[in-house]
Amino acid sequence: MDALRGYGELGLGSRLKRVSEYLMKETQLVYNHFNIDFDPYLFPVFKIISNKNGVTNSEIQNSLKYTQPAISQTLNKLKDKGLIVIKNDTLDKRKKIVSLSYKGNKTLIQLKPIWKSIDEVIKTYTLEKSSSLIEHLNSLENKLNKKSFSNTIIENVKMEVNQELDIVLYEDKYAKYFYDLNVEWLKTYFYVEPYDDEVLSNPEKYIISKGGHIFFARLNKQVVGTVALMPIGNDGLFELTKMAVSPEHRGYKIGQQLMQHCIDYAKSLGLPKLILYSSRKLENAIYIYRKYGFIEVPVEANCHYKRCDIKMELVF
Amino acid sequence: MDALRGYGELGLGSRLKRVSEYLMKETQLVYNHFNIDFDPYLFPVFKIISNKNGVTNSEIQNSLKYTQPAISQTLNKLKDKGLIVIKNDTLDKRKKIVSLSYKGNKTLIQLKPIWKSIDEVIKTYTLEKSSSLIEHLNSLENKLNKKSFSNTIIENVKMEVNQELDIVLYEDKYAKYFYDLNVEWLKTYFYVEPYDDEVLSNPEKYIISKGGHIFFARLNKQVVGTVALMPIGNDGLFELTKMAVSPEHRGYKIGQQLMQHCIDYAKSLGLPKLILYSSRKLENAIYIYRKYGFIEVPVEANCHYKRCDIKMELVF
DNA sequence: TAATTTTACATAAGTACTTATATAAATATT
DNA sequence: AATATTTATATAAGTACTTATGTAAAATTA
Repeated sequence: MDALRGYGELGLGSRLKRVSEYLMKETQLVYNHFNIDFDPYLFPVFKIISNKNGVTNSEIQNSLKYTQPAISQTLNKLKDKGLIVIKNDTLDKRKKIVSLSYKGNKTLIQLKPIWKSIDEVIKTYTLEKSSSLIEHLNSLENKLNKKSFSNTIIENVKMEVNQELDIVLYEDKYAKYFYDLNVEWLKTYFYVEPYDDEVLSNPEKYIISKGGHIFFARLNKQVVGTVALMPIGNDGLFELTKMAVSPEHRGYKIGQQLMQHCIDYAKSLGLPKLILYSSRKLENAIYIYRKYGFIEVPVEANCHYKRCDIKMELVF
Repeated sequence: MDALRGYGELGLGSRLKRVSEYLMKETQLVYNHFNIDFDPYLFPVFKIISNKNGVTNSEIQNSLKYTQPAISQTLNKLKDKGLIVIKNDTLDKRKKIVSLSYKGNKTLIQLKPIWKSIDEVIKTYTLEKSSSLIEHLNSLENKLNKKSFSNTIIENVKMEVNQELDIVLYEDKYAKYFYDLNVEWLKTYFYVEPYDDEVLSNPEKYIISKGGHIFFARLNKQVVGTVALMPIGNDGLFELTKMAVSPEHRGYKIGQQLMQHCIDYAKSLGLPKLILYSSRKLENAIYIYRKYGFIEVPVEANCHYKRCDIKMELVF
């Protein structure tokens, strides 16, 4: 079936290429999953730039042993993506000093947990005794065939993230995050209505003092997501609302963790049900709501928000 | 220095690619050295076609797990090089049956000793115990850095060829090869003068019966090269001439082996010296003559051949 | 000090793949 | 039998490198 494997040592070159291309393609899928605008082919150059701040084209070339045009082209791509800044050297006017941009540093932070997982997974796959290189490749390809590399990495990253994730209740110091996280996604998908700005700027007044609850998801103590349970009227009806996750941390199922936390919390309060308003535009969100048991119900005419065209409820 | 190596398991993908590309590039050099119009990227597809005679595009695709357009494009290249023939299937008109052409089979014969060497060398490099894939790659790259892969293979092939090469004296059954081998190179570099045709067609009359000697280099009993020692006048002067090696077997230093054999033979006969006529056009040949001790001397006006513009002699 | 060589980087074109798409023939479904 | 789907192959365009080549600045040599 697999002719290349049958060629043994003779086909080593083609074989190595195949494994390499598979790993590259799968790593691209991982970056895509976590919404990181990055590319596995950029990795070697990007990593060098992130290691020693301020390197030149030729220094990178010497470290990597690629050709010089390859480095130039990669630097162009990194520049196009806004990940690096290039300054002219004042002493030697031929040289150009490359370093990470602000966006580059932010991307690096996003990449690090993925790189850590890749390193770990490859190690568990390849740190084993074997009596030939081909035997090692066979073993590696067998493992990669069993379960796709991208899925393995994605799960591994999420697991690690979960271990470092906690969900905490509202405190004054988090008010800023509550506003920023919500405004960010409103700006992306709709626009900030006056009522939004009023509520988001005064969570204490509009939510907490009325008996509502706000939760924050923290990754390594850093706030990355939020959600609120807001009382509607005085008959114990609560709305699940103001859910937002920072763009850099989407793909880690942090939203789902917040959702589960709200449901558990509502149950512990003895609430009979939860309702929420959303927009059909947000297909992924609706999918998650259904997954957690929310069922579509008719939406009232006099809704707070123009963007809402769907109402759902979860009855306990 | 080598950043990629420093990245360990994380950089495995880029690492595999680098090793693969090095092996491919070096293998191309080997094919070039032996004047074989072939390409390492064609190898997987070409090998499948040579294994089972009559395959289709999609059969190759299934065996190799490349994409279908990759196979189509490779088949086009193989067709352009004249290495394969493509017939339409009579039963299923969508299918095209691919098999080796006459030239493809000839090329396969040339490729086989090289493939054998590649397999052997890679085996000696990689059949060793190690506790991780990266460790194996390090070990392989160390060996490849010490001595270029292409040179290792070229030497290995030549060594193997030498073991299967013998040099024999003229027999009637070889007369045809004497003519064919010489005419082939004459046609390539010059043209066949009437005197050439006369001598080459009658080696018995013009060389053997006059006390001359003709040698044949045989690879696995198959004639691949020839050379003659032809007496000039009656004072024991001999001319080294009619040297030719088949185009498929150039690059194996068969010419040099014939040369050494002639010199040894001349010495054993107690000859005082050897002379030869050549053309400055044949730079590689002149280089070899000098390497074996021949020194340039003035060329006479009344030479047998128009193409000769240099005379050399080796005094024992 | 002037001329030459080397160094640092950029750009153009080629290659061996990829993905996306098209077309014709065979097969399956209705 | 007509229609839809699948299969076999081809073609076009994109990508991540390569080799070949160009240009300006620095370093070396005359």
